[in-house]
Amino acid sequence: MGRAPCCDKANVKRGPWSPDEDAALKSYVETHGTGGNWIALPRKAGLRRCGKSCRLRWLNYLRPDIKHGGFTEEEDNIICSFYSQMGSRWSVIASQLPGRTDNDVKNYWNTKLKKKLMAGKVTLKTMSDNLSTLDSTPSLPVGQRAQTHNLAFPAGQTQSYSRQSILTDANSGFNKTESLSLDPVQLYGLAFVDGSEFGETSRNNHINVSMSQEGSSISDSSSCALDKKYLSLPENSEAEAIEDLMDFGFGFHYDLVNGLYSQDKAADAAPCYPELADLTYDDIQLQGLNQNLI
DNA sequence: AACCGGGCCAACCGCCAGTTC
DNA sequence: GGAACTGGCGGTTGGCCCGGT
Repeated sequence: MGRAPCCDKANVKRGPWSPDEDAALKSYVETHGTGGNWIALPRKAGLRRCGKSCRLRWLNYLRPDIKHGGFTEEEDNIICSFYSQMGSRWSVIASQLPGRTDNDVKNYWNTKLKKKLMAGKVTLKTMSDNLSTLDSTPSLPVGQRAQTHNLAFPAGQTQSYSRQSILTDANSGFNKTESLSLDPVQLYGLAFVDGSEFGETSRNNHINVSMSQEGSSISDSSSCALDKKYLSLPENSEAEAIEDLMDFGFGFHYDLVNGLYSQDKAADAAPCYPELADLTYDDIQLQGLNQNLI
């Protein structure tokens, strides 16, 4: 049996919210709360809207602590830093930016920040820079980060990272993690490459792609030696090479090195990067599993 | 003035995971 | 144990706005 729709689409209003609807929703939620049931809320509030739509409207626009307006440079840096570590986990990134929603961050990234980054107006922080930023930024003390992550990832949900392979050269970051009391998400972030790896790229003309264990076992894997697989890049500059890969839809190095590109994408890139055509997500997963078995 | 294209962003869609019964 | 249901998430879309021609 298929899943029942969350609402009767024929009888709900769609499209932009009117001021009256906003007022009705705001008034209801402020008076009664959500009652833990968004699906039933629109009926109780006298709205002809889908419950999901109400939830989204409240969370992204009507909530009193929402911050409207442009992003600051500090916010830019935080977004870039976290994106480089964990990719498009917009809810996690937004949780680091008080008053910002995942939708805001996602839109901002897709429309502006990515272009700023490519234009060199913003730089991806190295992991060590990131650590120092986080540890020195009053709004992001280590303890608070852990608290935020606990909210974002209740017990047991760390498994949601399991499909993402972790990239590391097995030397970067882990020493620091031992001195910090980190939750799995933080450890996950620390396991990723930092800018120095691109420095290495520019020196030996390789992107260093390491296969590692599943995210769910990160906490046990800090000392594991990780096999490496090298992808040769054409004889152009590092920036050009990365930009070319992005043109193929690979996204940032996070996406490339974590195997989060599809076989189709690899095939698209094959004329220029034949090595990529043979490297599928399944290959990477298999390689990672093999490493676990050794 | 009319048209066009790009930027921006609110809203929707579909999927997944957790919870309830 | 499994079906039904809900919340949450990331990706995508559609429409408005604005500047250029």
